Amino acid sequence: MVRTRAAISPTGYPHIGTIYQAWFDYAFAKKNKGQFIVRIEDTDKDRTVADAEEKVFAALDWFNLMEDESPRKGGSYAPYRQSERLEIYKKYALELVNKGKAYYCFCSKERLDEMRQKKQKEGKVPMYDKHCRNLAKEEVQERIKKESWVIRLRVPENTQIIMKDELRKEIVFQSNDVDEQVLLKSDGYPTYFLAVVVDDHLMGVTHMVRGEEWLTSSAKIILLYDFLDWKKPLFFHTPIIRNPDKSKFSKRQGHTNVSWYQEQGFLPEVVLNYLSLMGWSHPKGKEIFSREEFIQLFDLKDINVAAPIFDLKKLEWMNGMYIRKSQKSKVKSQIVDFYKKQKVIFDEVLVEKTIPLIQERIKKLSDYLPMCEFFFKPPEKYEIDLSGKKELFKQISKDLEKIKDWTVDNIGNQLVQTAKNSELKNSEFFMLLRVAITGKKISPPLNESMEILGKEECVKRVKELTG
RNA sequence: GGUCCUAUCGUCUAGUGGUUAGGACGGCAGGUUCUCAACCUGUAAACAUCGGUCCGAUUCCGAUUAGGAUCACCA
Repeated sequence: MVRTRAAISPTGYPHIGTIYQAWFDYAFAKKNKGQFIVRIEDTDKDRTVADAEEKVFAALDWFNLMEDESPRKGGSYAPYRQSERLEIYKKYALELVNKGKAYYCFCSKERLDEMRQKKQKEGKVPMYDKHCRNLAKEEVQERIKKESWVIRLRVPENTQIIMKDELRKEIVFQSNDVDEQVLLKSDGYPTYFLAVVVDDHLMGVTHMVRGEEWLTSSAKIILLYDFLDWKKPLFFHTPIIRNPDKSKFSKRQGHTNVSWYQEQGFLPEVVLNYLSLMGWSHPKGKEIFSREEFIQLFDLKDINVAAPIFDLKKLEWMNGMYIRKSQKSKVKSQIVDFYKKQKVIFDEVLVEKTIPLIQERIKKLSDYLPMCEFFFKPPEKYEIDLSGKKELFKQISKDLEKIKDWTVDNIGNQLVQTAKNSELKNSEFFMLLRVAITGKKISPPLNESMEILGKEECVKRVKELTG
């Protein structure tokens, strides 16, 4: 039975990298008819943000990554929020102490800071100096009663720690390079390392999928599994998404907040499709595929570990592609819903009429309004100065009024006539009229737009410019 | 700086011990066209370097270089 989990720390807005991770976890679990768990890693009281958890789930819902077990859904391994599992971590921390695999440490923050600074100056790695490693049992018993303490991992000396990452060769760490990490903090909360190992084990996680940023610290994880005598899950360290300058994906250079993609009008299935291509490729080279197809084909083992750069241009292309290939009715409701969230309410019938004109012109849902605003209200300004063209517009309005049956063809035929008589080049003529009707030099096809606007409105807009 | 990871067009990638190294985005040039798109055609663009192994390496191994990650009582 495959069980994967997304370990999410509620410290801010939902991050696109979290979704990237979760997508692989989710897809792999589903492909194997297993379970996908969402666990909330809120072991840092200072950094935990009140509504972050809620937002994370809202983001997962937007992408339709429904978990099988989580704080909100429950499950047989509850609780799924680490802050509610403190007793469990403490139990194992003490077990480690009893086994001699961890020890109490009483060092103050000041001492540690000083010690680290000194080491830094000497050009050494600022690891813990093992000051409390070998205190006598009696002394420890005395001090834990009246002093503040933490529990640290006791790292064996002069050995190798080997991590088998399923996507790489064996990774060998020298134990002497591994810091004696704090496992249980003085406030009784565990640190990540203890919590993740305990939970993954207790929750039956079979495939530990996490970002490559964890790779360097994985010796601690290995040690913990060995000390606790637990069977290890399979480890997969997935590539980190990068900025164009190749640094870790950040809001400085990219858009890391899921809400940005929502606000721009990217479709969730497109974002997922795009993310699938970061480190994975379709066996037949397809780039556009459904989530079902991905789930069926995806295997964690096929992930390419070289860190990819996030290419917004390609995402935009893909989003446009999806919109073009969608049913018109679907595009309509997506647009209506998208703007409803921004409190912009459209006449749905009118929106529906405009879809054929803009479906292959918009890349994101947010492109709709700038392109189509003129359907809903007359232009407030014109991108070309039309003040010297009064005679022309007089003629046009006269000719438009002659049209009995207001259809694209009739409008087109009449305008070609009018253009001819005007002695302007076709392109010039239509550009002037386009700006008169839409206010802009770039617009959906003019005749079709005019048909939708209706005779009365078009004549009115042209007449505006004659006086 | 220590440790660890990585290395095919600008970007995402496919691929093989012998290939004209393929596709996609983006770019450029055309076509279509009342604008912009869309669509079609064409085009430029890559195996980091140096050593091995081998009849033969982009492919296997090593080193170098470059990039990245990480070094907390944060995750």
